[in-house]
Amino acid sequence: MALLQPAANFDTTRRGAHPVRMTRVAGTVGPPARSLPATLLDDGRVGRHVRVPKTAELVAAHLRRQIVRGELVEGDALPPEAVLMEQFGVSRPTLREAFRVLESEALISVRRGAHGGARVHRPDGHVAARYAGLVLEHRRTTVADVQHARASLETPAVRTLAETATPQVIARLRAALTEAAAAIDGRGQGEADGTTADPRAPLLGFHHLLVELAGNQTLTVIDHMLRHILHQAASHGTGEHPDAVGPVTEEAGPEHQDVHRRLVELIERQDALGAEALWRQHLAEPGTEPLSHAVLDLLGG
Amino acid sequence: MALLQPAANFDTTRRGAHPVRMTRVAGTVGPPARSLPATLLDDGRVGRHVRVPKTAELVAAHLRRQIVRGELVEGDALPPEAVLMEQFGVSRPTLREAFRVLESEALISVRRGAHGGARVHRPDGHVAARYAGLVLEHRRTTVADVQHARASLETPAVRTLAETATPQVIARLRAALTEAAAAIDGRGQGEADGTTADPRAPLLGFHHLLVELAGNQTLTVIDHMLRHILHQAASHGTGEHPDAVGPVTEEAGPEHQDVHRRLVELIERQDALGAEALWRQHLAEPGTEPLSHAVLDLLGG
DNA sequence: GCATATTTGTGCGTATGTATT
DNA sequence: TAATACATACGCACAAATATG
Repeated sequence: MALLQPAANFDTTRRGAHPVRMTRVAGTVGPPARSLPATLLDDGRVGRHVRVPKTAELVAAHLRRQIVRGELVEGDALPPEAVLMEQFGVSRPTLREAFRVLESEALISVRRGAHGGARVHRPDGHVAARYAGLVLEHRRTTVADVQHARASLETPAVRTLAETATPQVIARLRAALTEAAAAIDGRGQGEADGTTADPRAPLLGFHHLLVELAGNQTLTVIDHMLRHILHQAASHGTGEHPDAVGPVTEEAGPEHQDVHRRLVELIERQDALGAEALWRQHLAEPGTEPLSHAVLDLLGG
Repeated sequence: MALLQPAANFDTTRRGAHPVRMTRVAGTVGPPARSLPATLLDDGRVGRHVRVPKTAELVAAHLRRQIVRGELVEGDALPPEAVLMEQFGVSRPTLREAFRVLESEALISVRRGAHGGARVHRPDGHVAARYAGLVLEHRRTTVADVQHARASLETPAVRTLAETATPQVIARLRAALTEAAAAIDGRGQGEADGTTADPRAPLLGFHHLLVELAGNQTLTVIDHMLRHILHQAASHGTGEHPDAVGPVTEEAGPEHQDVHRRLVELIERQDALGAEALWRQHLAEPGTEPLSHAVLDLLGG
């Protein structure tokens, strides 16, 4: 939570009509105090003709940076509003504007009541997926388009996976296979992925696991975003049928299980070309390619 | 749902008598009027134990949906605060919280002064890129990781491009080549892409053009995001050198121009495998693969 | 330079929800 | 179960900064 050193230099030439504001309290007050490097929100540029940053935006940016840089970690509680007001030297409405912004970014969640207040959450791909989905929905993108994009992501991932396969990676893939096999036989147990609590997670997560094990963090995040968008579109757009999510996001038949098994074997044999070819064919199968040419419909049509 | 739905359309051109005013409580007497009546905020569901949507969040969601769905288009001016207050039945601080949220999402921009107010902007990939960058920075992702991801995106795009090449696509690729050639010989003129006003756009945009012409909107948006992240990281992280953006985001040498030319030829010949192989090799070249193993540093290190 | 319209920031008061006793 | 303290949610009114004409 740090000492939340606010902006000290505001050139805005505020007069003394009001008690001096924006004078940060330098003292470390919070219980768990973290060191915060002296930051300068405004580097003294004078040429800025437009783009006057709002005070709430500055406060939000300050807290956001602390969260992103790890100075504020998951579950950390921010000081009460009154303390933050004094530390930042802003009024309550301004502070609350910053809260709403950060809350919309899922970087904090504010609860009211005793022991309430703002708690920190680490940024996950869901928020990025939400805004990417906004753009896609605005462009009238179809669900099939998103699915095709996700398939395009998996192909290079499989290739890389086959090229850089380690015993640990093979072990995780095989574990996923056995988990999926156990889940398809009846009840399934949770997945180590931790992304969803769906008991069908082992079935749904194999594709994502491929991307994740490929080792590229950016592709992993992107795949997570696309997966989130597809899941949201399936459960929110095409008629509130959570049961219909399966064929839309992933396949779950035993014949697909066989393809998965063969893919792991090819990866284990370091057959990059073979693995890529198999997966490309698998993704192009009509059973996998869904019929949803509907326009993406997030955030409630 | 909620009671914030009757906000009609804020078309500034023709906004007659507002059909439905918010069911604001008329009791605005001395004591602060009851905030939003609990009549419609909660639709009677009993299951939701947590997740109480804030009023500002509802207002922001309402406006956001209008923007995303195209009911409010680029450049549209929202009514003044007073009008929106009455239409939504909320107070000014609440409305301003919603404004800050939408402003942080770049869906509106608020100017003050006469003829000021909030104007609508269509969602572009920059905001999504900003939040994706937040996640990546939080995960200590390196610039090379992002570049590798972008390269992974281009490979299937090139393949698809070769498979579905039309004369129009070939023409656009050739136009980009000639533009880049003209730009590399001295001064360059603008590009039809419209994404950037950089005179070096023809040089920088060839990779993005490949993805764009492949026809997948999702991949196009993602590539735009990654491009934005790399550009921001290059100009903001590695030492404020906008001139150094070139080699980091794209290559610009004449030898690369030759590769680009050969790629277009392969695409024209519908040689998908050859084009993909050439591009994969091109992307794996050490000159293209930069040395930036630095951790991503957006939003100011 | 002046007038006007509009957002911006602030202070304070009340209402409501939540955890603890 | 009921009372209580705490913390946020929301409202209103006023002063200041800003951009336009």
